[in-house]
Amino acid sequence: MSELDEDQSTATDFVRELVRHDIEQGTFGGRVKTRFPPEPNGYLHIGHAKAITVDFELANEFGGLCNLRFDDTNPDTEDSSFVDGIIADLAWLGYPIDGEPLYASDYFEQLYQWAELLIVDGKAYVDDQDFETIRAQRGGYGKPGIESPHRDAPPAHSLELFRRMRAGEFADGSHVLRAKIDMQHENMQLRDPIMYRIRRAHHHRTGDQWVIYPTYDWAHGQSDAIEGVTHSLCTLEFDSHRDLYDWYLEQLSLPGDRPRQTEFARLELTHTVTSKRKLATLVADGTVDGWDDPRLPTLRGLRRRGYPAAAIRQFCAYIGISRTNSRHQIELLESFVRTELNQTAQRRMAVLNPLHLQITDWPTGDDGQPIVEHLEIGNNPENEDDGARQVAFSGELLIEHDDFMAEPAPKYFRLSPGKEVRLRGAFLVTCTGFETDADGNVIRVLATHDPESRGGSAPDGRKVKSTMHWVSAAHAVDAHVALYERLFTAEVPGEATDDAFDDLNPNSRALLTECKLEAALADTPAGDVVQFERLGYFAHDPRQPLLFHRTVGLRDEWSNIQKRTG
RNA sequence: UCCGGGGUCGUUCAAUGGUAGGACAGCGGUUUUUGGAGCCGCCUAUAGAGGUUCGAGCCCUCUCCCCGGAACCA
Repeated sequence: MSELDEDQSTATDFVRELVRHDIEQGTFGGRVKTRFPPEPNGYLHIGHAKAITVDFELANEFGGLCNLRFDDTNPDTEDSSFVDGIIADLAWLGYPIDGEPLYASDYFEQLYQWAELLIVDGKAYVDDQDFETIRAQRGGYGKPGIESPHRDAPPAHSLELFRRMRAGEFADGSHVLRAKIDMQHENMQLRDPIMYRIRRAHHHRTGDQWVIYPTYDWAHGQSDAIEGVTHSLCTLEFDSHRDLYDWYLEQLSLPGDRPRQTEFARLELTHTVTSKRKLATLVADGTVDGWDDPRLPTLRGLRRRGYPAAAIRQFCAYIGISRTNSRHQIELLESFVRTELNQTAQRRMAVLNPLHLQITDWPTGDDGQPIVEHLEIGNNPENEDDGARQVAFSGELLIEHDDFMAEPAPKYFRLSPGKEVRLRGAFLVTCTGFETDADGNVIRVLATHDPESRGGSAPDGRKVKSTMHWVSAAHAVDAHVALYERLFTAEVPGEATDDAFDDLNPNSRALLTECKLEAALADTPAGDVVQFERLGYFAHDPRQPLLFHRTVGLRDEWSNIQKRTG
């Protein structure tokens, strides 16, 4: 990595500056601790990747730690299957957790005790109004709020009710615990927010032990404090919650420095749906075939699509952190994927629209059949260490249909009568003629080869204008590529309606790959990517033996190829 | 309507009050044992109006635009 690259990847951003400043000032005793707090109600997607790299890399950079804490305060939507999935995806991304993850639910008892403290202090009260009433009383933007009739009930009364709430004496939704702050506050979050609600649902970890559950606001800052988090980083929509975050911590006056919340802009991408709710809907209604469907921007979907984790990390590091609402172009992410894949993906040959190419002067063996030669071809021109493979070559080949023109257009340098081209890694061949069917369509091209040019270069050093890919007709293996016309649908999240996915049938298109590809890829794990010469990057699908997913450039799925071949 | 946060090339991220820079995209060229690879070049920006200053993207005032906030979601 050059110095320039280093400078770019360590571009200063306001959060990093903040932490650096805190360390210099000795805030938190020079300590740094962050946390990544997913709710286990879905799988991680590309949007989370930014938060993950911010939280983990910042801690790394300043010698601190980042906790993985599941924010499991809402039993309605959460499930332990998501816990395992998130841990696995995190590890894949490059952030394996050390030991067991943490859970907000582990702090339920402590949170409860603290809530009693607030009640005793006259800073919280139990309200038994229905939730429409509570909402109406909150007022509105620029409009005053109305205080609950229970607001000034004696602490002892609220305390008794709160204990009965916990004991399960009241129906779901009948009572809540509210913080007593200011019903006229200009920040709506501080108009006596809800701290606890009654909800009889099975919690994925605490089971039926609790019938009351803390809300996000009551749980989050306190969990941070329990864990000794110093910098609690979250996205911009929590900006107005920061006052409440601070308020709770102030009331509890816990020892040590209080954690501090800092907000930054979430990652949004063009042509990508990152609403967890919408993703869950697509999975639930069968529009896609699971959270790892390669059409989804989930981490496991991208993985199956061939995105290297390193590319995602580099992308996140590059875009940095700001407070500007923005939407990055998917092309930028793809450029990081390409750069990574250029160095790591093995090259193979495959033909989409086969046309027979007969080498008329190819020798035959004793049995009268054309002999078969095995040519050694490098796996990656950019990386010698990737070695080489043996590819069968014989007298009957398949080439790309548009790699031949009976009457060449201007600047067309590939095969046409009389022209010599290179068959990649094989021989220089010269077109001597072609055959057509009754309709005049070219069905077979004839050529002679230069036996001296084995490997692709002639001893006399003569050059050819073009190099083409090929497969041996007798050795070609049938494969197919999945065609997802509209993988990335919505330009704007709000427009990501279900309609947008109408045409999502994974049609596939036949592909003839060079021999041995089948064997080479039969046991590859998800995410193994090859670059088919001229066709692009394809990830081998682990579930379907010879199915490939296009990795990048989906928007112009085939048009770029057309451009290059036309 | 009230509160808060934002506004720099097409997109995004930069720029101690001192030459507005990079990447992606686009366009053009050039190369190459296939490029969607490489290399070279081009293109385009400080929302507006005042003010302070020798000097303003940066500081002040006003205006405009965008985003978030009134879940017993996170």
